Amino acid sequence: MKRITIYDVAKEADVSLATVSRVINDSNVVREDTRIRVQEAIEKLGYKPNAIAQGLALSKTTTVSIVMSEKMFAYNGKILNGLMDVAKIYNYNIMFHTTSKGISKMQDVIESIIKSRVDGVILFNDNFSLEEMEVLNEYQIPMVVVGSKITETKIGNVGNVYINFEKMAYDLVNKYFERGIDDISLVEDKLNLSMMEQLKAGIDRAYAEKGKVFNKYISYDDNNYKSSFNFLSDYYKNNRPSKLVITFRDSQAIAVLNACQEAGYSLPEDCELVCVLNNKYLTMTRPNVTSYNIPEYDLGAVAMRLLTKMLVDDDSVKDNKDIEMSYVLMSKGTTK
Amino acid sequence: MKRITIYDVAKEADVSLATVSRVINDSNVVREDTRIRVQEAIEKLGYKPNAIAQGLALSKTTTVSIVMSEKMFAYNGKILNGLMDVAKIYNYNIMFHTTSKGISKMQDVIESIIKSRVDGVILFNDNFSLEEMEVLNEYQIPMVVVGSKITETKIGNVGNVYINFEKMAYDLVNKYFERGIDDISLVEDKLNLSMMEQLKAGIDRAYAEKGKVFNKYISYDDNNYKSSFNFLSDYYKNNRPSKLVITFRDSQAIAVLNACQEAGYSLPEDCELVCVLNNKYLTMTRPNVTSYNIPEYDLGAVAMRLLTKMLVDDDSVKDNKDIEMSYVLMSKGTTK
DNA sequence: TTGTAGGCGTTATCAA
DNA sequence: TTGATAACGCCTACAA
Repeated sequence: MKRITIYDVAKEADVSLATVSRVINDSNVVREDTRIRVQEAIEKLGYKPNAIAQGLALSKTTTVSIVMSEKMFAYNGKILNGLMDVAKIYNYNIMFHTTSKGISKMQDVIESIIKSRVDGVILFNDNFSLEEMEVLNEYQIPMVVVGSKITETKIGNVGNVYINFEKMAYDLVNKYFERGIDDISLVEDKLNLSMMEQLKAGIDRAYAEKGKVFNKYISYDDNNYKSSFNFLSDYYKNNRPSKLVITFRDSQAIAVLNACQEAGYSLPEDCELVCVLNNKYLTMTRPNVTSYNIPEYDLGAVAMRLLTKMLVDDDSVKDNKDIEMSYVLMSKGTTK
Repeated sequence: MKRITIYDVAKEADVSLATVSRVINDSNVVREDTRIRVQEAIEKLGYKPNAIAQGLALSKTTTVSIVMSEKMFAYNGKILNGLMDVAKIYNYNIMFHTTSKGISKMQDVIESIIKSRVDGVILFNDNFSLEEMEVLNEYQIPMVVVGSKITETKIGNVGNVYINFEKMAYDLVNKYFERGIDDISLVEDKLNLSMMEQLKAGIDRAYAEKGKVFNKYISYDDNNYKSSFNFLSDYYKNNRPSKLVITFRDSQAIAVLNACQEAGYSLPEDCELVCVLNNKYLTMTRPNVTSYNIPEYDLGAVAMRLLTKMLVDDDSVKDNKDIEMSYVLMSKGTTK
């Protein structure tokens, strides 16, 4: 079965291909009865415009790339939902790229992005280097980084939709200072090192302002639940938990919870626990884990919206490509 | 900055564009010194072949579409990893489509898949109808369905990589029959209705063979953890739990666990619990929840591998497009 | 309002 | 071994 092209439709409707093109693209210069004739021909033949040919002709693919690390799938689901929904609304297709240690390096991904001639790119934090952004920039591909704040850069067409983790940590620590508590520890998450850095910076700043120094950054090898639990389980047999423990991901929070309880401490009496990233699993524990309500879906939605604006070169975003999203601390069972 | 084309490279290397095309595509008819000259020109200009133009010329995009429902994203992470890794190995790009109730219906997704001229499609179960597969088939787009077994169909180019949930349930129930236990209930998962159907079919068959009838299919509105827990919490206040409860997803298993314990029952003594889908959260509960070790990554990897074979029309898969994957029951704390 | 023709960047077929 | 040249399917001036 031969693939139907615009020529076939033109012949069927007895018009030129230009006219068919016009009705496809909703040009308003075409007379009503010929439009109908063309529409009928399209129906009859089951014609679908070839997006590839359109892309070539227009030098525009209406496609944007999303690149994220394989390991982060499970955690970025909501953000992705936001990205996808908004992309759909603006009729963009999505090319999806993942990076993983062995099989696909960021460098290859960039290569295929450039070849694909996508109109724009969404990057997740902790997944790329400045160098790679510069390459994309050389090829004039607009991009927006979603997640945390990127460090100052002179690269041109870059947007950033983020949570201010530095401030988040700073404020949280100060709240505990006010209650007279300064025995605080932060559990490292190796999957989100740039976020960790920002959290730590916020804590450091808060401590520094009180003339103190923060030194309970808990770091250990590997980073799944099991290794976290094993490490912490040991740890809390020899060290009593801090008055406040801050973790980034759910599995770490649950590891702290289980390890503490196993070591005979009870939450929140002996130890309060705050997890940065919120998800449903934190409501399945007992007690439920206090966490931040981060607008993940909106992070994605806003990022994609920003990108679409950048793609039409909307002047309204010219100097407004940094968007900080808000969040709310949700007190649950592991804090007083 | 003008985009570099094959012409620019040809001029720079002082050859014709045909020759450039040859070195790009590793044709072995080009003399070594001119190949080097061309390579240098490519380097110097930073030329990257335009995949869109290639797609047009070859009527082949080296791109496959993956379509899954937004809600299932979190659960299909591993499968997606498998899909992405293998796609990467065979140099396929991925177009990613999600379906959701409001914003993007399957019908629109199909439409954009056809327009995109992707070479093949991966479909997840419980996300499409036979009708939509027929449309893809009309446009001669090979597809493979991953997840559970699809019902018999005469549609041509369709592969299927699946878990045999019917058999899984049948075997499990029989195992309990052998222990003299026939008080079994199955908790419905509205997100995976076709899987539920198959599980139920397996249970029904086992019961029928014993001349009994299965009637503890627990169904309730909505399907997040909270609604599950609330429903079950009530339920177990008025009904004692079955000797064996089977759930599909983690959050339902945890809901059963928490609800039972809250109602004063203890697992596995009063009630055994088996969750079909395994994930890390089932090892964070106490006791850990018994579940099946399903080769999710392999499901994805095998599915994508099958699709790539179908795309080159490999005769080796002509009559071998149904692949059943195995699984293992992992006894943990909620079974004896 | 409609049609003609050139261009988008490659690949592939033929000649040379 | 290399170079013209015609597709690939569509869009868009420009002309009619």
